[in-house]
This record gives sequence, structure tokens and C-alpha cells, in this order.
Amino acid sequence: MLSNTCRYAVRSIIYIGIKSSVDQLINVKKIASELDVPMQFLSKILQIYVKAGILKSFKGPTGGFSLALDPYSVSLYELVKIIDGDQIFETCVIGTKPCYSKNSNSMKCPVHDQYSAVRSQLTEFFKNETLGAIMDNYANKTDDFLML
Amino acid sequence: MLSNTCRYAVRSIIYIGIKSSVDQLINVKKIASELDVPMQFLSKILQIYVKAGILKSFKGPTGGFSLALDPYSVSLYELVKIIDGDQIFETCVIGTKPCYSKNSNSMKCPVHDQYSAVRSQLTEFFKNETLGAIMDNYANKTDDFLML
DNA sequence: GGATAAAAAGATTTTAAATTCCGGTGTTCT
DNA sequence: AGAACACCGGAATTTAAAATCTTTTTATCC
Repeated sequence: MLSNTCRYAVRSIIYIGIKSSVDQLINVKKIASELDVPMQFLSKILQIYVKAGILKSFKGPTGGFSLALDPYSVSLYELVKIIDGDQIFETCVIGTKPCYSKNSNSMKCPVHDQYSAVRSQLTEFFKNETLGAIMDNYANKTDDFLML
Repeated sequence: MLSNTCRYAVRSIIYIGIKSSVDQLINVKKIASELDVPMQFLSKILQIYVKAGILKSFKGPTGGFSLALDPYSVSLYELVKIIDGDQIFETCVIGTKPCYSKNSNSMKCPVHDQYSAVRSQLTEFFKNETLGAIMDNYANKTDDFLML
């Protein structure tokens, strides 16, 4: 469904959202060990989000990462799209090409009509689920009760 | 979503379902050129389905493949599971582990509750969509109107 | 039986994703 | 200033998926 890279990425952003704040940054070493993700690799991934403006980064001792935006304005959709692109939101399950056209004159994959309902629900889920909402979800629960 | 291999596989099975019959087998060369899939690679994939009992194969001239079962008894779910496994039906979007447990005492991924509805709809789609239904769908339409 | 056609199977290569290595740059602290 | 720390960025390596090569087996037709 999502690439390895992308799942690491989203989990890390959530972790940063929960654990960091303006005065409390969190560094790659910590994230990597907590989420059990190879550190150097994670570093690369976070760089992508920094460039995309999702994260802010600070160098030196006391350095680390924090969210750059209001978490309620960041959807899973955006986070995924930055890493994996929008293929899963645009293409049919079996097809390789877009095949989501409104005009019925173009090519359709064999399960286009049946799958499009599923795909739009999937897309809606990703678009509606914000980082903020996920973070709130954690407030009620104990830490080790959840999988990150 | 699905692996390259798996999409080739499903498309080929559909093609075989439509084009072949008991007295009219269809060979890899034909399928590969029609669906634009590397022939030798496709050959390997079809072997998996033969072993799984989904396809029947015959060697020699006039040889080729045909369905081994009633197409209405074969779901997309089975076809996908044989190639890609059941990961997409069992795991949460962000997590790596199952996390679909009924008892709320075990670990849950951050979006478990919200995603599970989407996942079950996805799973239902794959389970309900049979090869037979897809084949019927073709009966009404012209060939080059669809994407295979 | 020999030529031909097609699947089966094992080994190998190619490609892309995942991961690591390493030198560089900016920051903080003493 | 200088040491330590943490992010940055390019290159190289590893791993797994995708694709190809080659040989073998089986069946058909003349």
C-alpha cells in the first residue's frame, strides 16, 4: 500500500508532533531509536519534509526537528503524496494508467466502476485525517498502548 | 497498492477468462503481447497460478492456459493473496504489524480505529469481486474500450 | 521417429528501493 | 577559539523486486 519509506515518514511526523514543541526539539537519533527505523535513512526522509515546509530543523547541540505548521492543517494525504506520490489516489487497482477520467470515452480498467467508490473512500480518509486529530487521539491513551 | 507482478497476474487471468475456453487455449506469447507484459516474466507468474490450481496448463503445440475453476467462484481477493499475500487486508496503513485484533488490549497503530472502516471496505471489494462478474462486464462493451 | 511448439524450471542479470558511509556546514557551549 | 553536536548532501552499498537467459520436459503433427 504505502512504501516502507512513507510509513517511516508518517510515523516520525506523528512522533515529532506529539513529543516536540517550540522549546523542546527532538532529534533523529531519538526518533530512530524510539520508532526502530535506521537513523541515517530516517535523516534523509526528514530532510524531504523540511524542504517541503512540513518540518523545521535546527542544527547544533539542542538542535532537532519540530513541526513547521499547525498540525490540524496537515493531512495524511499531503504527507503521503510528498513521499509516494498520488498513484494510489489516482489509479485503478489493476491498471497502470490513471483511468479516473470523468468522460467515459477514455480507457477504463476492468474494475474501474466498482473500485472507484473504494478509492474515493480511501482518498477521503487520507484527506480528512489530520496530524492534529491523530495527536489528540494520543492524549487520551497511555503511550505503550499504541504502535509507533 | 498491488505489486507490479500482481497487477500483471490479475490482468492476465482476466484475459484468459475472456479469451480462452475448453477447446480454445491461449498461450503466454499471445497474452504477453496483448497485455504488454514481458513474456518470460509472465510465464513465471502463470506457473504460480497453475500450482495454486487457478489455471490449467497444457504443453506442446496447441498448448496454453485456461481457467481451472468456475470464474464465479474465484475472487480478486484470492488472486491477490496468492501473489502479494494478505498484508493490505490485515495491516494498518501506517503500521507494519497486523494490529487488527478484536481485543483492545493489544497494540494499535495511530489510525487504527479510523482506518479499519476503509480497510474492511477495501477487503469486501476484493472478496466480492469475482472473475466471472468482471468477465460479464466485458460482454457488453467493445474490446479496445477497456484497459487490460 | 523427427521437427516443432509450448510450458516448466533453474540460473542469472537488471533495476529500483532501501540503507549505509562519509565528509561538510551551521550552532551551542565553555 | 575550539570541541561537541546535530542536521545536510552526495556517493556508494545492500537488498529485493522485476526481468531475462538457457535448458529441460511434454505434447502435437507430419
